[in-house]
Amino acid sequence: MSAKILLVEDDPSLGFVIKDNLVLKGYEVTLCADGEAGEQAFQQTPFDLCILDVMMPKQDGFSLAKAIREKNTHVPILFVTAKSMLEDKIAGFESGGDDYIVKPFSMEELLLRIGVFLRRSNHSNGREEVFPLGTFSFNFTNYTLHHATGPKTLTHKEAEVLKLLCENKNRVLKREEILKAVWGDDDYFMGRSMDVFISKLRKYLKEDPSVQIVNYHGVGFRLEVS
Amino acid sequence: MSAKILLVEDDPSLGFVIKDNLVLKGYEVTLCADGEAGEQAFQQTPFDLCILDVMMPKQDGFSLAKAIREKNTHVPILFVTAKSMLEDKIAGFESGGDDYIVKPFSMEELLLRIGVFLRRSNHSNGREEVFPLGTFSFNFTNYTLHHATGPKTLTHKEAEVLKLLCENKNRVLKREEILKAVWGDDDYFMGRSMDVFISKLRKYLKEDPSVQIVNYHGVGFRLEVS
DNA sequence: ATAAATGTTAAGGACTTGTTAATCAGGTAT
DNA sequence: ATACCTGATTAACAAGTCCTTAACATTTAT
Repeated sequence: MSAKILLVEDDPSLGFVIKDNLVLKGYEVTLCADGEAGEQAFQQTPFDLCILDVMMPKQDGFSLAKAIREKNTHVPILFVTAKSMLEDKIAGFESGGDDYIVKPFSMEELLLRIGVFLRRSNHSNGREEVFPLGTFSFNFTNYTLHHATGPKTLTHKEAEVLKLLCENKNRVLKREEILKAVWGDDDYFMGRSMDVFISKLRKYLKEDPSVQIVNYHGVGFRLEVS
Repeated sequence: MSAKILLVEDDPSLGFVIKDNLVLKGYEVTLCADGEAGEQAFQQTPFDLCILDVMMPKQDGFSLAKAIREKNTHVPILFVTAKSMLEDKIAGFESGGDDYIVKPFSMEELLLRIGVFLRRSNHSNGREEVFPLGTFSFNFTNYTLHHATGPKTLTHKEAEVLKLLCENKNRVLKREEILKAVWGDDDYFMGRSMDVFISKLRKYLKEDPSVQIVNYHGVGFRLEVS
């Protein structure tokens, strides 16, 4: 059972070199020449790892990473950056990417990182993210909220918001914090959208009154579990 | 609510540089020169994050990590390794949310990883701001005033004012000081508004006569706790 | 005694939040 | 292409919260 790797690299010669090497090591590799193609490929097949060049025409590695994250919060992403790009490293991390490798790199180094990554992700795939929540149990890995009355599958955003609340149980989360973490930005309409999501989550959680999402007027929300 | 970081680094100059930088960023840092000292420090205080040099005399970073894990399964550990160290080996040691950073690294890079880590680690060790207040206990972090007769949730402004008073317990705060700090400006009506808040706070605190907000005519207020 | 400062309560109104429904965007199936 | 889903956003309105302001009472300083 070889791992499937999505490789997005606009430089054809470099792309082929990498691909050949990886295939030689037994990985299944899909090579795309730009972000758009990469995004399409990702829609169609599930990959175990993505290797994205940061600087590409049409769509750069970061926006592609963002698009991928919409679909899949867990797949590890390895950014390939030019040597001088420290700010880009930062941006990469912020958008949820997992690691980066600096050009030029040796094949050996790349293989090592891939190995580390795949091992790690198998590891964490075996360990699902589950939050106990009163009489509920929230499995973030597959977006399900379990309860005696039956399970409910949440949408991507619902799950993101609930996860954030769970991670900060019994602490007030400022509106901006939630917006920054889940929406990536903070304006009036996003704020209203968030309110809609809070409303939905409350509805899902209403069976257990010991679980409450409490509003702190003008400040934010707090998930209270008594 | 700054995070506490345990830094174990045997090279004194590097240790100090890192520590200074972290302190500058608002972290509380304990620097130890070897594994033994690090282990001792960890016994005494709970830390939110550990940064361990792998290669150290007496006790290396891995054994120290093992000792730390005995005590605490969750605290994130960031290993500092030399470039030559095989990433395989590190990966093998990784448990849970650990990570590594390769020497030499930029401060920026380190700060970035720390940020990612602390955010990921639940904030569960995030310090809450709690003020003892006679038989009351005021938790500014969630705006609650606790008492034997039950908790009371304060509004944002009420909490701001009470916090300021607590921070200046048994000191006279000039009216302008409070207005400047909480309202950002000082005019007649804001002053009157403040008086309303003082009145409210007194009402909330009336169960314990040993806690008094005393007016100094023409000057300001003083929170007295006897 | 008078003016100024403070205490207290309550009403007004700006603003925030709750909730439902309509709309929009994008992917899928026909 | 077309209709159809699904999920996020926006709109619209209801409800709620909290700060301010007003009004009046009380205290303090001169």
